[in-house]
Amino acid sequence: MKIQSIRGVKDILPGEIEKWQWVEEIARNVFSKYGFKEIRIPIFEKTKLFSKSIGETTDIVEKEMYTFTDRSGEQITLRPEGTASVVRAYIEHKMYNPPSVVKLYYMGPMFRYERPQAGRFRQFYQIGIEAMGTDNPMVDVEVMTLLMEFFRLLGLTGLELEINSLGCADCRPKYRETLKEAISDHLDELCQNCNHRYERNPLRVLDCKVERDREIAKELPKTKDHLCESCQTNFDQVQTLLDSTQTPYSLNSMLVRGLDYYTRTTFEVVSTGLGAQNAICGGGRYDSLVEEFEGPPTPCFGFALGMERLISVIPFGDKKDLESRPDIFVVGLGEEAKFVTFKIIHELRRDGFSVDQDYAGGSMKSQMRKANKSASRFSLIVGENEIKSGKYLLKDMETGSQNEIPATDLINSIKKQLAHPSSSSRA
RNA sequence: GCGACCGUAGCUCAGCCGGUAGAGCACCUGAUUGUGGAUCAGGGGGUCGUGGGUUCAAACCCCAUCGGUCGCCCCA
Repeated sequence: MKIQSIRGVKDILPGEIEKWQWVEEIARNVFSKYGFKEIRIPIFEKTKLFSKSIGETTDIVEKEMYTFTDRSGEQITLRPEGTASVVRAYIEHKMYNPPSVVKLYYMGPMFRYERPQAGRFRQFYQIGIEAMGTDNPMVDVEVMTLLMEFFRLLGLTGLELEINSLGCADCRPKYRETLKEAISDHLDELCQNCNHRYERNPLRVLDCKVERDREIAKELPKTKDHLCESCQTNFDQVQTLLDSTQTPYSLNSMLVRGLDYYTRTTFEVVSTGLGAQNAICGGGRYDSLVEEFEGPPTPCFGFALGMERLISVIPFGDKKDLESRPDIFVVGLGEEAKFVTFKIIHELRRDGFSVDQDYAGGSMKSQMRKANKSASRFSLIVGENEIKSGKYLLKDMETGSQNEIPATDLINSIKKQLAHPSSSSRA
């Protein structure tokens, strides 16, 4: 029986991982500029944390969580998203004290038991941000512009930012009832799914993709027309601030997020370059969640973006330089020379060079082939003759020229050679 | 959970109406003694996803199962 990985998960191998590291590095830089600090949260939590925050009737909680009982009988779940854990950590470590806005980011794997598909995996990676402790619309907009700046640095085009407001704990339930009432007149015309949604999550009807339902949805009451006064003011301010940064966006009154904790501003970034799973990033405000877990009233704003989807739309074509290459590939000819080069390699590395060799040894031709494949800038050739004469050969792999360098002053000589950037321009 | 298509060398794929497998790339070796990338010549490598069945005979037909891809649902 051949062993194989679990369905819907995958290994990220060298050649691919460089892209991830590059994206993560840029993320850290950008987030740091906006004052966000990293938090590492556990990969699993008590099941209740997720079921309560995400919502008992959501698809995630109802059928997508990896839940198990541990040896002590505790119900444990592999995290399907990050916000719940950050909220838990925020309360557990009393980060609300002293009062100030806490700005955190995380990156790592999430788990959802779904049918694998383009841009959808059972273990997938998210980068997320949470700004906790204020309902100032400046934070909403700052986070959205941070995101767009991040995408710009990655070289992305063809993105669309869509925003909506879902209202608060005050006006949202009222709107929900209004909506239900309006839908009830059309139940026999709407698709089967929407009939379920009517009971469980009526806002989702607005999001249906069935042509006929969309027509009906157009006529249904929209959140934006049923916001209470403070929510309306808040949403207006968000738009004014967005305008001031000249960030392009569009209003989408059909934009309803699938997690229960969202309030007020919600947004999504979709890419035209993806298939059915076209949302790269989703987020919004969640002003009541901290309180629901018995923390102090703490309005928050955050987002999560999917790494796999993000990476699949980044134009990496012109970024061939992501893979690292050694400075020097050392070629040793013969038993004695291999023993000598082993020590040389150790010293070169200690001096800061990245160095590799062909462990199998073999003919010079074969070792030079390896050197070539490694894409190293130089090869250092050490054979019987060189050991006798005390002069090694340093070959520039791009120009093909080589010269002798004294064994007694190896490190300094190599440093001099490598300092000349003239020969290091390889595309 | 549902539907469609697919699963042959490391990779991309060919294999007609069933007769026990091939190409390109990659890899290895060589083309005058210790020198890579180009060319040329050789070479290694597959229990045809797995398990059953039909048949004298199956990579090709049937069933099951696992996996992949694409959609539905949902979401990142």
